Amino acid sequence: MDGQLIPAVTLKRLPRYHRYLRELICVGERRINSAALSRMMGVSASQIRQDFSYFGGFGQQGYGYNVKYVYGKICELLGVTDMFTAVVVGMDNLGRAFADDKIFEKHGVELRALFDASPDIIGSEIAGFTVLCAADMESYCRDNKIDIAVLTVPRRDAVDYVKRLCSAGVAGIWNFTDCEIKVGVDIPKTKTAVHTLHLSDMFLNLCYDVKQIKAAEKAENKEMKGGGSLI
Amino acid sequence: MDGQLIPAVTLKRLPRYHRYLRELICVGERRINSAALSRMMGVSASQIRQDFSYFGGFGQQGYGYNVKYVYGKICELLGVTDMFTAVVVGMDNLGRAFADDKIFEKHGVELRALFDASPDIIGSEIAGFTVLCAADMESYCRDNKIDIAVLTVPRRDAVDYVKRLCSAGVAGIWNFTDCEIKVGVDIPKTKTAVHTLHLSDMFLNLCYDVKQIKAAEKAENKEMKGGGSLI
DNA sequence: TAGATTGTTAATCGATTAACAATC
DNA sequence: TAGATTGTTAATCGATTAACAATC
Repeated sequence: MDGQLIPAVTLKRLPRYHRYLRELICVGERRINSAALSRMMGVSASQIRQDFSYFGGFGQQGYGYNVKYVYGKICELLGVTDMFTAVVVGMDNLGRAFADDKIFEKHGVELRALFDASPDIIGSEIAGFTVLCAADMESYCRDNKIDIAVLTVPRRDAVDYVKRLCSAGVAGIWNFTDCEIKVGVDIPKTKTAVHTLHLSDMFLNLCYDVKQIKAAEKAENKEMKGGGSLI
Repeated sequence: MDGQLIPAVTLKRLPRYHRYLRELICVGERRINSAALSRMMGVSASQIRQDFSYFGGFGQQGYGYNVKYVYGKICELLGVTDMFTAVVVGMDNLGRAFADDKIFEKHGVELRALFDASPDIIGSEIAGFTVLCAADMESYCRDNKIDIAVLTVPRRDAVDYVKRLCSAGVAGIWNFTDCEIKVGVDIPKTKTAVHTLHLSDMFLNLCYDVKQIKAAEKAENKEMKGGGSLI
């Protein structure tokens, strides 16, 4: 209902709040004010209060915020308390990394099955699961009401898999194929959220910074030498 | 020099332009105008012209942009032509995924070595490399002038490894440890770019969308039933 | 020259910060 | 009550879009 009153930038910041609040709980803090949280997180106190206020006033004037209460509210907003179900599709190294990882259980999501298309891998044991055949993915997801699919298949298969997962009623796809999926172009408009993590793009952003840093270093060295020759 | 005149948002978009321009080259397109690129990419033509103009006018009035020229310029800006060197540190599944991946060579970066701390893995062969001992990481990086390190070690070791990589003169660290590194807090101010990819945070952002979608579906179903009971 | 399309300026939109009245 | 700190409003800052003169 009120979903879209909350700015996207605020929603993007929720997981980070979630993380810091959990940390506070771990060290036994009961209360925190926006100024202290601001120092911890390196964002402005104003922004914290503004963000929190979108959710209807978590805090109390003169006191601050109750850590557990705010944490609980944010967990709720993020669906961490909803016990979503997930599958991993594509059992190469990246898929295996997810199968082994605690990322699902740490966030209240239950990993249910692993899929691969290769006969060599189907039937083998990974992280306590017997890998299932990718051809059965749709019926499995439908029958087991799977909410989330992590997609790590080869790029050329990405669109096909995304289409099939959408039609199987999966609500969210975490797409690691480095293939951009444009809803309404590559696939029809759908009630599935596709979050594409474009590792290549991120890598290039790092390369840009590396280039700047190396250029600055070079300039510094030249300056030193240039300074010397002026004597 | 002029580095910081270009807004960060524009820089973030460069890899995506890079990708689409490469695609145009692959299909043999010689020229493109902002309107056509706009349709392809799903961003406004205004934004494309604005972005490109920061780099000093790639285009030509009445003609558009020369695809190869603009692509070349963007490659240059991103350092794709600089032949940076890289290492991967941490040879669990995620590290192996990077060792096997073409992401480095595709962007003009040369993968030089793999490191791990486990005696079981040191000395073994992965993707044509003999895994080296993590204790030798600093001297190796210094001696071989390594520019970029991909870090996939366990979270608890993250800060230690980042510090060591910084002191070894690495210019960029791609941090997959899910441990936030705050420069000036966790590590001293440094001439190293640390890009942390917080997979947990991204996963929770997906969970939020999944929750919204499931809530919308539920509401829809209820409405249908509710409508029926009114008869 | 006429037509097309850029580069740039001005207008709009949205996000962040600053300030402070409300209130615990 | 006095002090502290929120929630909210107004001011600032930055990014996007629209418009158009410059120019190929």
